[in-house]
Formats: sequence, structure tokens, C-alpha cells
Amino acid sequence: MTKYIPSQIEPKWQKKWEEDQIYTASDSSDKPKKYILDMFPYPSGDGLHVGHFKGYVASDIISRYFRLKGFNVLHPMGWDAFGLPAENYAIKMGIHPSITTARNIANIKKQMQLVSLSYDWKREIDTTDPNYYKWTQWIFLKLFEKGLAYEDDAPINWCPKDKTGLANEEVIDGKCARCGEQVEQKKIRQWILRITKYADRLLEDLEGLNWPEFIKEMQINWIGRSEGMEIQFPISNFQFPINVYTVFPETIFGVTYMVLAPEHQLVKKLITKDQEKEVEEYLKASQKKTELQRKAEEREKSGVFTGSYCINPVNGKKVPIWISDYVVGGYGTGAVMGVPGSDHRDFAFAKKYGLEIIRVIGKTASDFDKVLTDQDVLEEGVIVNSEQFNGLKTPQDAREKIKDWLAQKKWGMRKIQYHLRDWIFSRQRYWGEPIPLVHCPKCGVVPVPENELPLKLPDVKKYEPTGTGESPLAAIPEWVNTVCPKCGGPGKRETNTMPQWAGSCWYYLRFIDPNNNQVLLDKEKDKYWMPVDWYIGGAEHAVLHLLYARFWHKVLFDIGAVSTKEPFQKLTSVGLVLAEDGRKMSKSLGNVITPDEIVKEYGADTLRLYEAFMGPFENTISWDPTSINGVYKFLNRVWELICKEEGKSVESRFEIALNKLVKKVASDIEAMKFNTAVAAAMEFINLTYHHRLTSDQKKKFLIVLAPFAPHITEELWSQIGEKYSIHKQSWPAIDNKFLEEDEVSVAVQVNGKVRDILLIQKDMISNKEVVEKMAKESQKAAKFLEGKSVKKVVYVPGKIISFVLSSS
RNA sequence: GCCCAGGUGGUGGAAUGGCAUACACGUUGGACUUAAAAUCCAAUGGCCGCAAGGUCGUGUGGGUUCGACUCCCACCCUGGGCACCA
Repeated sequence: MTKYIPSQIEPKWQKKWEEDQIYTASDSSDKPKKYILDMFPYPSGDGLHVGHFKGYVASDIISRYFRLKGFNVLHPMGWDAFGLPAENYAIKMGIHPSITTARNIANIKKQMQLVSLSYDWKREIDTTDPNYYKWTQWIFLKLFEKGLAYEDDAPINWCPKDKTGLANEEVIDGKCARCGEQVEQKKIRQWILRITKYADRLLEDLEGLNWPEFIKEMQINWIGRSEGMEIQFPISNFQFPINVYTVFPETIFGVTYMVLAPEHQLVKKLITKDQEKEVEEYLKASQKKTELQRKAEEREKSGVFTGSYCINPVNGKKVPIWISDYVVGGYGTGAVMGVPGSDHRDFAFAKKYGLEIIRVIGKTASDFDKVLTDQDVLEEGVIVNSEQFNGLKTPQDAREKIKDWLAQKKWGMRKIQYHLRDWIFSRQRYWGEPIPLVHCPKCGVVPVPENELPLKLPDVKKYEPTGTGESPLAAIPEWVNTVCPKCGGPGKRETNTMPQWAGSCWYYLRFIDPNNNQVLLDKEKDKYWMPVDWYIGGAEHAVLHLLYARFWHKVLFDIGAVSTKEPFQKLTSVGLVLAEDGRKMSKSLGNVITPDEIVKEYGADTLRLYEAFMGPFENTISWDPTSINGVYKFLNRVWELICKEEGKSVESRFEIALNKLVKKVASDIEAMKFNTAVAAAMEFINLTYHHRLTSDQKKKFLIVLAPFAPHITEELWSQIGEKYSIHKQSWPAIDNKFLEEDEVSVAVQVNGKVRDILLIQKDMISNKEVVEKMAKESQKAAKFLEGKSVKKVVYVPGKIISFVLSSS
């Protein structure tokens, strides 16, 4: 063969590799293990675009590299196939989602095989396969057994378009994360998972993880732990006090009013006769406000006085009780103590309604003046106007002392509060795992016995969501009506299904033991493979999948099903690939580029190489169709160079370049700097292109390139007469005697400016006198040194020699 | 408003205290060709200069240092996340 024609070599080798199953991971091996995992895709009908492949190619390069390095690598792939789009498509077309899902999976699998992602396909899993979701249901039963799943009909986020409830994590800016519809509050019966019970562990265990800081930060913020105090304010002539939660108890002497959220339980009981009308109007108005209006109002506060008062326990002061929607009902106690002297929001509210403003934090201990403007509202300073606490520094000192005092007087107690809410887990839709529970009028909620799992999703004609808060399953009496597993009497099945996150919460465990019918996964295999060493995927899952999966994993750890506390030891987040126009690739914008078309034009190796070369892995980068040509040209040059006759003599500069390349590519792959790894390979080819490589140099170069471009390297490997397969070789050893150049260039600086470059023999570089003499004699530098006195000479061996002149 | 990441040629980017702009795209010129494509070679930050060379230059302004894209302080801009959370 004389010319590089990808279409003539790629299918041939793909077929051979598949026949020989060269990427199979062994469950028992003397080799050290690496579990390298991609976030598995949702098998959408549109297939995958080149953006999806940036992460897949990266994890594939890493997997191939570690195989060459002698690791037993587990690199699997599967399908997160339950979910709304398949169901919506089914409704539109009248095709059962299982049919379209199977079709989509086949298509995407073909795309992946087209670029030779080296997955162990024997471990392929599909979350909609009853043999898989049997275990998703099993895990749910364990959650139920442990009291971590409970039923409630509290108001929840409801998407009127998708006609289902949503988790807090699925609401973005008050809109449904999936369809963008404005989310409403609706009160329906739901299954909820007690993720808040794990809040502290989810927070603490982040510390040991090798994850991007920004993702850890996002989880920390989402969990939102704060250490504060719950304080009781008694109400005269009333049996219940008002409880408030605050993280600033040191400001308690500055309380001049109390605010309740409109939905607070006590609201109705505290309204006095003369205020009745006004309050009612306010409540009505605030209910009507949509999220959008609330946003549009910016931070303009509004509220109404109830007519009642409570007592500040620390000084017996009468405090008016107000109602305002700037207090969020669902957080803390739904009531806030108003401290306009040290909180900007309270200040604005107090100003508007003419409430008293007392300064409790001053710049100095004598700063007792009333607060006049928003600028005087301080968060840090010295306590004033607070009796025995005056003069204490805040926050540090004062906060702890006042906390102790309040607790000792029994006016309040320390409390830890989280932003994280429990996870609304049921969906009123068809295409999800059935929740394996039976409602029995006699026994209550009874779990389906484990030996009856999987509880299969029934085939139905109509999948339309009902919108009533019931799932379409409720319309199938022969499925709903069943026998109570406990008493044998008539019972009704739970008709809600699980959210899409359920299947993805534990799939990484199933790859380890995909066909086990007895247990979730074998204990020995768990011990061998877990945790996932390297998890690669998009940052859009930072607080969704990545938090949910950690939660489930910890529950599985607690019941002894897994031996590790955390599932994903190392995480790297892949940057988005945008279309050429800088927008997201989407079918409706018509700017999608598929791997299929790139493979057709340039071959899979070019696609892979370009994905690696286009820029830093974590960056968001626009696809540039004109740049692809560059890596294609590079592969052609590789082809030409390797196909040339062997060189006979060993040129040391090529040896040095090659050894450096081997070293750099290895460290770059491990640091996910694929772009510079490819650039280094290009430099090597540019250096040697017009010369000849020895057989040994060819072999080493091909192995180094193999993780990036598996087809062309396999082909050339066989053309130079080497034994199949290049992917079963070992990563080249580095020859240290060829790592250093004979001559090193040293820059000459005069007053910080580079004036010349010296070439210094390797054995001279540590000799400062010689280098200094050479530098002074160099024509270019001497010009700037002439007639000046040198104050100081700094020499960094092998790098730079710097002359500092005395200023004259 | 708060938290995080980032700002370098026409473009994607490289360099994490020591030669700014590696590698690639694009552009321009040349070779080959009847011609085009492909390929190969050369040039390619701005300004001054025929050139040698000089000078400015990594968002802005200061600072530390013999030396700063890199470290420190303040600010501006872009992207992401959170947001009336007490």
C-alpha cells in the first residue's frame, strides 16, 4: 500500500479486534487494576454528536494507555435508557418506547464502534432491562426498609408540561430543567428519599476525593450546611412561641420585629381583628405572584403587620410580628428575627415600614449611634447596645459567647441547618422503573417480596401522562389490583415510577458483575474493582447524578453491599463542544456535526486525534471544521515516514527527541493534556520527516501514538513486519542516557532583558565562571555591558544568566 | 449580591518564576503541475527600519523580584453555579 486511505484499513482492523475480543477485562488478574468509566449516555433518537465523543475519546486514550502500561483495565459502556424523551416520542409516534430505545441503542453503539472506543462490550448494560432494574428496585426496597423512603403529600415542584413532580435539583431558575416550563407548586402524594440524613457524610467525604474543586464547591453549596441557633420568642397570651433560626445570634439585642413567611402555620392565629382585612389582601396578593414577578420585583420588600407581638427573651422587649414573602417558608423555621441594624434586607424592610433600627455592631466599642444609612449596617466589628456583651469582637468572639448564654438560659439551642432538601423520587410517568410497593387497606404500605423482583413495567397502549397526579399505570386495573404480600387480601400497586436518576445511581457497580442474578454484585469482585479510579463526564451533573449516586452508594455501604465509602475516586469534567457558530449543537439549530460524517471524510483516527488536539480537555471549545485538516495531514506524514525504508545509523538527536516524546506523552495523558501530547508527536514528525527512522524508533513511535490513533498504528505495525497486535505491546521504556541534549541553550539577560542566547556544552553548564565569561564575550550582550559596572550576576544553570547593572 | 473558573497573535491554544506566542488552523509568497487539488518549502504579534537592529507587547492600574503570562493588592470584562436561605 502506498497511500493512507482510512476507509481501507479501519473496518478491517475493527472486525479483527472484535473477533479477538482484545479489550476484555479479566475479573482475576495479577496485574494492578484500573476502572475507567464514562458517564453513560441517554440513547436519544438523534444519536451522538462530536461533542459527546470528546469525553469518550479521552477516556479511551487513557484506557488504552494504561493497558499498554500493564494494567488490567475495566472500561465499560451502557445505556441510561429510561426517561421522558423516549416516552414523549412514543406518545407522538405511537411506537412503544422499548422499541425506539432498542433502535437508538443500536445506532449509538454503532457510532461508538465506528471510532473504536475500546469498551468491554460483554459488560454492556441497559437500565430498562428487567434483569437490571430488578436490582434498582431491590435497592429501593432497602431504602424503604431503612426508613429512607417515605410517603408525603407536601407541596412539591410540578411541571405542568411534563405533568410530573420534580426534585429540587431539577428546577433551574424556577423552570423545569428538561423542558423549560415554569414550575408550579402542587400538593400531591409523593415518595421521597431521606437524602438529608446523609448530608453530613456527603459533605465530609468530599474531602478525600480527587475531584475538580469547582464541582466539590458546587456540592458543598448545594448541601449548604450552616451552624446556627433556634431561638424561641414567646407570645403574650398564647401557648406557642415563635421559633426562629439564625446564624447570627450575636445580633439578638438588635431585634426590632419578627417576620413570618406567608405560609407559616401560626399566621392565621396571630392576626388581630383590626388587621384581618389587610393581612388577607396581602396573602392573596403574594400567592398570586408568580416566580417571574417575584424576580422582576428585584429586592423590593413588601409585608404586613399581624397586629400581634412577641417578646425578645434577652431584654423583655415587645416585638411586632409581621408577614412577608421575603421569608422562605421551606427553610429553617419559616420565621426570621428582624435585625435591621446588621442585615441589609432587614434594613430595607424596616426603612420601608418605619420600624425601629438599632445598631448592635459598631466599628468601635463606642460606636453607639443609631444606624442612619445602609452603609452603617455592619457584619463585622464590635458588639454595642447589647448589655454585658458590649465590646466583644464579632463574629468570632461574640457569637460563641452569646450562643452559650442563650443555650444556658434555655432561650434557644444550637442547630445545624442544611439547604439540601429530601429527594422527591416518584414521577407520574410511564417510562420508568415501577416502585415495588403495594398499598393494602389493612397492612398499609407493603414491599413486594424480593423473590418477586423484577416487578415488570406492564405493556400499555396509552402512555399519556394523566396530569391528575397519577401515573398512566393507574389506568391499568389488571396491573394495579393485586394481592397484599403480607395478608393476602386485596391490595393496590404503587403506580408512580422512579425518576431517570434511579438507574444511573448505581450502574457503575453493575459493570463489575453484569449478569449476577443472585446478588447486586459479588463481594470479591467489588473488592477487586471498586472504587472507580477515573470517572469522566460533563459538569452538568455536579449536583444531580453525582450527588444522588454518592447518596445511594453510602446507603449500600451501610447495608454491607459495597466495601467503599465513595464510588468515584477521581473525577474529571469534560468541557462542552459548541458548534462552529458558538452555539450549542442542536438538531433544531441545524448545526450538529456527527462523528459519522467526520469518519466518512477523514477516518476515525483523524476524528479521535482532533478531539484530543482541539484544546484543553476541560475547556468549552467551538468545533472548527477547517482545523481538522491539520491532524489529517499529520497522520499522512506519519504514514509516509513509517513506510520509508529503515534508517541504518542511530542519530542521537532523534533518539533524544523520541525518548523525550515517550516521557511527555505519558505524563500528558495522565494529566489529561491530550492537546500537548499530540503537539509533541507532531514536533517529532516535523523533526524527522525528511530523514529515516530505525526500526526500533518506528516501533516506539507507533506504540506512543497507538492510544490516540489505533487503526493507522495497527496497520503500520503490521506493515513494518511486527506481530499483531500493537495494542498488546508494552509502553516503551525510557533510556535515560538519551534524555539530555549535548548542548543546552542559555539566555543572557542584561537588566532583565534577553540580549543573547548561548549554546553551552552539557558538561559546562554547572560552571558559572565559564558561562559568565562566554556571556560577557558574546557580541550582542557585550554591547549592553560596555562601560557599565555589573552589580550582580544571577546564574540559573542550563537556563539563564542575568547581569544586573548598577544604576548610574 | 455571593461562590468558582477564566482573559495570551486573525483563530484554537503553548509556556506556572527564567528565551512569550510551541503545535495547529488561516493568510501570503514560492516550488511541482498544461491547470487545479494534493504535496513540499518559506514568511506570518504591533510599530520604526532597505537591512542589521531597535522598541512596545499576555484585560487595566499598582506592587514584589536581577527577572512576572506566571506571585501579591485593587479594578474591568467573559463564562459557570447559587441566590430574599436569615
